[in-house]
Amino acid sequence: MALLNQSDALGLWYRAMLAQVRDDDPDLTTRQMAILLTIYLETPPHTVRALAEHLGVTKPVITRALDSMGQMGLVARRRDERDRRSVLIQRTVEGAEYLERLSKLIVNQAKRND
Amino acid sequence: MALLNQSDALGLWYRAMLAQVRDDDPDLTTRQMAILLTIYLETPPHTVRALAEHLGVTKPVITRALDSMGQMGLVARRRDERDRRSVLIQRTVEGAEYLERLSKLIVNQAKRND
DNA sequence: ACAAACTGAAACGGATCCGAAATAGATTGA
DNA sequence: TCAATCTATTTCGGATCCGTTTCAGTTTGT
Repeated sequence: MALLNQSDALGLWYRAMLAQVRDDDPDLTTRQMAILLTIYLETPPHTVRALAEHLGVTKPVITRALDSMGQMGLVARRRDERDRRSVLIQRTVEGAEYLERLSKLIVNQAKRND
Repeated sequence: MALLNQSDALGLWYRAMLAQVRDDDPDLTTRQMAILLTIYLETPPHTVRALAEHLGVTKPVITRALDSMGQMGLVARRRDERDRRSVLIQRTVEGAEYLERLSKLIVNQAKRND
């Protein structure tokens, strides 16, 4: 992608944050957002342990974020049948749509950065 | 600034969030971040009431966010001597440095979007 | 002068998040 | 087999955020 100077970057961040705050969707925390994006952008499978290490947080943080985002329908859990200790975190249609809206929002805000 | 497609936008958002989560600085909430950026990017003066309207939130949200960020040293409050009901929210060196680091982080992550 | 309007902050009850420690269940290995 | 290890989750006390309502101080307008 193209270069982005510091002033443009801050402006983009600002308008994206502002749009997030202004709309009525419940704001995800920074950690929840990072977890959600990892699940959708990194190659599966995703487990609680792997996500915790990836983000540098404890496992309960992941479990609780999955609880919250699961209730919102953004992710789903399924037991790993090959090792029933593990849980496989899966994408959902609703989660994909959420990120689709987010990326459009960022792109739209970036276009106004001139 | 240059065009940004949806995939690039999501990747940029992802890596910026990830870097935020991984470092040890306390994560600001989305609202706090929006408030902080408004204070530093929009023309002063900034009052509680004006910020609340700008973001579409209630005044106590602003007051509490200023409490938190004030304690972190990111913003400062000063009574308006011309209308002592109002409070003028001011920038701080520490807040400017915080946003300087943030913008560098975003720029660095954007550079890796290829 | 003084009631009405306006400012930001405080109080309140409820929801959510946090880290650390304890727990339940599944697997591994000697 | 069965103790040790690994998985994710739950529990606990504490901190923070939320929206609504209430409040104290200041200004405005008649």
